Amino acid sequence: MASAEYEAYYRIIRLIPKGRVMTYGDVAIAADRPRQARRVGYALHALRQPRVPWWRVINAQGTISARGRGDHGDEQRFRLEAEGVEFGLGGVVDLDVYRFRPGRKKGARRPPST
DNA sequence: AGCCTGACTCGGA
DNA sequence: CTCCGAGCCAGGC
Repeated sequence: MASAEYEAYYRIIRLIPKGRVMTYGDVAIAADRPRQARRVGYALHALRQPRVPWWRVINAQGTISARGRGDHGDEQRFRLEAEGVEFGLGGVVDLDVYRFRPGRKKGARRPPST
């Protein structure tokens, strides 16, 4: 397996509830590895465990990061929309609404229903 | 050992 | 809004 470091990131990602998202930087911080956002992306790049909801991890801009090689971005967006996450123009997610913060009862406001 | 790369982020121009 | 530079650090060659 990649390493205990990657496991730490996966562990955090598995805590993200359905219909919520976390940024790479947030995952890094939650995994006690501040400023390791890039490692998080790399860990997901090498991800082989299907139990990790990788699609709930997006970048700090609220958009889906492209992989450079045949982007599965469409699948990621589809999965998130299926969980109730709304995308604005340009495929931007409102982080103030959907961002999940471990250890916090409610890190987000109520999702829009209109 | 060194050099380059990357599902990132932030601040400044 | 866009573009640019720097910080970060494990992995591959």
